[in-house]
Amino acid sequence: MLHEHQTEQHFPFEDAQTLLRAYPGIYELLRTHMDERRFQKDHPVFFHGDAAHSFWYVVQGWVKLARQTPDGKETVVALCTEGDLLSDCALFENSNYNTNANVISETAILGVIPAVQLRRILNEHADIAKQFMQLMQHNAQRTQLNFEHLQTMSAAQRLGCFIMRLCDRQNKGPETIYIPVEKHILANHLGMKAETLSRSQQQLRDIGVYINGNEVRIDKIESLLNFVCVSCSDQGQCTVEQKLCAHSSSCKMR
Amino acid sequence: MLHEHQTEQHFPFEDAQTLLRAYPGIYELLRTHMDERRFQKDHPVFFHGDAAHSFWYVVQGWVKLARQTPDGKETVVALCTEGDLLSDCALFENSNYNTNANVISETAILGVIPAVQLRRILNEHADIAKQFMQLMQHNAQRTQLNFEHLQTMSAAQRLGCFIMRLCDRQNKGPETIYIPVEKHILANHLGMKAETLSRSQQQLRDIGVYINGNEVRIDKIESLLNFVCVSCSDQGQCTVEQKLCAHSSSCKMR
DNA sequence: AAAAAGTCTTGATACAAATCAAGCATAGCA
DNA sequence: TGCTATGCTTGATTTGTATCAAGACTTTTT
Repeated sequence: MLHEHQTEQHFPFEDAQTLLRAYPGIYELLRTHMDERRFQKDHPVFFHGDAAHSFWYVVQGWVKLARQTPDGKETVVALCTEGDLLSDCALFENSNYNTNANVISETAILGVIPAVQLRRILNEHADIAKQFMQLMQHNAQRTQLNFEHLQTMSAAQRLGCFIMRLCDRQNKGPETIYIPVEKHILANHLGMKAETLSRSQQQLRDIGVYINGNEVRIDKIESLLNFVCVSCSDQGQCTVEQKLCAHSSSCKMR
Repeated sequence: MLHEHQTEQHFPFEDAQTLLRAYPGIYELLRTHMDERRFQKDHPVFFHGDAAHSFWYVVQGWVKLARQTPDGKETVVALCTEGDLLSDCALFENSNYNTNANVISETAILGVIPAVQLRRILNEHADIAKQFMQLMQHNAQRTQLNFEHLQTMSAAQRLGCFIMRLCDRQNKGPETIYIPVEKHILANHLGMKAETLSRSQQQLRDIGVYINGNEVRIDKIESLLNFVCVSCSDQGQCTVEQKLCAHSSSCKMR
């Protein structure tokens, strides 16, 4: 399934800290209370509608959160990896999971905490509860932005934005990075069909982004930034954009 | 601008309670601490990026929350009315408003609380903070669903879904209701152009929904439900769907 | 009361993405 | 080593929505 160069290394748990570093209380809570579980590809973690008895988050690997309509269409609401929380809803009594969750990397390691235990901790520690509120607010803004992108960006721009964020996650400047999920899943998440994703890749070639299978080589990060971020209302505030801009010596953006 | 029959009555403040009744702590907090302000149409309430010094919510009228991209496109993220909160972000220190907010009804009455005061209250009352968390979670789910709808529903289905929710807001069964905002704003919110909205109206005629200007007459609510909800992952759980189904004697949807 | 401006609708055309259908790799397996 | 299944890409065609342009109403202005 995955090429040799993409064989997944086991990331040490500390990597998740990179993503949760803005929320030390949550990080500490997860570190001390979680139970680690290993899953194989395609394993369902939980189902939309089930009672949310557990709070899940990703230690290593990739998980997709998706919803199904009665007429058989699927929407990939989020692609989650190290440090991402999968079930905010589990923070509340009598709630149900609001998506399906499935492992989509060869293997994944997930952290899990019984929801009742987590709720008890939150009741006792107002500071941690506050950090969760902020994190939820952050995720909500991300979803709002995805909505905007679907409405105002072209397919190629949305792909470009995803690659930028990937660049940031893999902590690289303009070098070779790898698309970690199958194309048809990524296509769905970006609101397009697999064929359109394929054609969008070719468009990105014109601005110095060469995608070959799962391999992505970026010649000029600035032209990617220019191509994508002019159509985003978060331009200037986007942390991904800022970091990549810092990497580049000749970034023309503000 | 608005026809005679749509002249806006002043809704007593209690109406907002209908929408906030699930969160009595928040309702009580708003009732006792807010300061009422009246605005005219097109008045900006706050701007995307400004420091979030105030917490706003709608007592009466309609407000649009929108974002602008550098290349000049606008996305209407939400259309808010009685009981809706406009600036969740104001709950956190050093935050900025993440959208523009503009009054879009002839007049609007907004409630406002200084952010510092609200934050102090939340620090002292964990129960109210928890209700805010739940409310934010609820709003996040709504945004996620909008994302799904944009991706999987046709223009006509999205309009149909909006009309259903409007039906619910105006607490009516299948009778005549009124579209309370301008068509081009509604079109943007539903991810389409004004012309497409106009053509979608005609499609809805085939299933017994007659839209004439701002007036909407619904012959058979069941066929609207059937037309819209088969393409929604929330089918069966959606509170709007459930209520309208209860109104109808012969609703075939479970 | 006429003119001007705004909103909504309708018609003709253009275009981006979906769909349908092959073809081409690569991986897994007999 | 070939066979088959799967994922990805490419090509031809269709479709839904955007765009461009005009016309029909309303409301506002003068």
